[in-house]
Amino acid sequence: MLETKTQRQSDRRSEILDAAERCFARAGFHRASMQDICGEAAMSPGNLYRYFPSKEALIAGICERNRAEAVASFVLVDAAPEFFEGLAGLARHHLVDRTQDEVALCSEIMAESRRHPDIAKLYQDIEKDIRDRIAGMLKQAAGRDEIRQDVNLDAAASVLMLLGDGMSWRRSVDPNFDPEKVLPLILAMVRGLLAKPDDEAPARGEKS
Amino acid sequence: MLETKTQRQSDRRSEILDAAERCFARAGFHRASMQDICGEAAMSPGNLYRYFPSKEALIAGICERNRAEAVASFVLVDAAPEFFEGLAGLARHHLVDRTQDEVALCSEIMAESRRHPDIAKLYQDIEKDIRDRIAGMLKQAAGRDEIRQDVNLDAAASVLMLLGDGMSWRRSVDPNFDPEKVLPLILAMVRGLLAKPDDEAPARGEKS
DNA sequence: AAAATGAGAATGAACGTTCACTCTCAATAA
DNA sequence: TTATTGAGAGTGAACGTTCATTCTCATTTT
Repeated sequence: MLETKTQRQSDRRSEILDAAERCFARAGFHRASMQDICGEAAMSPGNLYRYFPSKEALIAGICERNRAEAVASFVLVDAAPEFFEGLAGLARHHLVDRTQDEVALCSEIMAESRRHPDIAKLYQDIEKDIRDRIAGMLKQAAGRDEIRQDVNLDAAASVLMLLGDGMSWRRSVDPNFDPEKVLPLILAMVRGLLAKPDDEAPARGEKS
Repeated sequence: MLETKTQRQSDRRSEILDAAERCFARAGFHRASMQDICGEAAMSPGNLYRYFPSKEALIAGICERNRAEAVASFVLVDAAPEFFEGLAGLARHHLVDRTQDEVALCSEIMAESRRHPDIAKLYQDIEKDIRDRIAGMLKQAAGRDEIRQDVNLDAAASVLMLLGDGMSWRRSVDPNFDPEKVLPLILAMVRGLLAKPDDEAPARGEKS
């Protein structure tokens, strides 16, 4: 009985966040008014404010959800039998499968974090989380001897994050951008950077 | 006499744009108020509006300036004796030498173009300009037989732009990001993608 | 004197947020 | 069963503030 109540509240919060996501992706954080969000959520302002104390809290809530989802997606890597396969799966999941709205929202959060200190802290927490995952992934691959030993793992992590950001931005800014077309090139480049010299070419045979 | 007058006007406009740039880089387009800009430009609102008809016109003016500067920077490539050297110079100019504020402003324009249709058109003009330059640069290099012939130049241009955007974003979002550290990796990756198989290693001798 | 340049108060719209209130409905009292 | 109560979900007009923009008037230049 108690549980159903808090469950209902949680559902309602989630619905509101969905509506806010749609508005923010469409218009950006600043141009999306609370009235817009109320309209999208089919709810009056007064009532919405019973669930979230401020507009900023909505943004924070969305960040939190995105973070959880992003971190969860790393199982793709852990589950893959080989490093580069896992990386390709992760890249596809983040950069091709995501809807335009999801990518746009990410861009919005990045842009917003540049000025709003609270959002900045939140976003940098997410970044740190993701960077740690990537670092762990690289370390594991190095331990398994799947990538070269002489590469600076920290710089490599930066490169991977940079590639992700770059593709996200291209998607949200350039209407003609086709992730399917460039992703293979990107992956080939990364392979060139990280793969051990002898199996740099996408070898069919796995033994040598 | 007439010329000095229009010259004075033009100077004044430029000063105002400088002030606006500082404000926008600091607070973003939306949070920087016209009052802020007036303060930074040491000028009253009424007077400022004699030089620019709207806030949007300020943004457009800044875009225009950035575009001119970006396009001009491509002489670095044309002047370089060899393709990869030119590319490295360009990358350094855009991604290392630029101040934090300039990079932040670029991010701001990108984010803004996602929603403001007029800015979007302006920005996509800039993008097209830059993409054309990059495409031309690649074509020339291919003609000179400095890069592999079998690479899709269009996709390669996308990759280069994506790398630029990615580095810009990393700079403006991650305070610990050091362009000096990753740029060599990036350039090595690009070399791996574009260089002809036999001189992929950064050969010292230029003849073979 | 006429025109250009400048200042800064005024304006009105839009925004995030609040507040006084109503509606719904399950639990209790009659 | 029917009437009463009470809590919390929900409403939407109103508030104070902020903002881009305009208006009026003073000063300087030609």
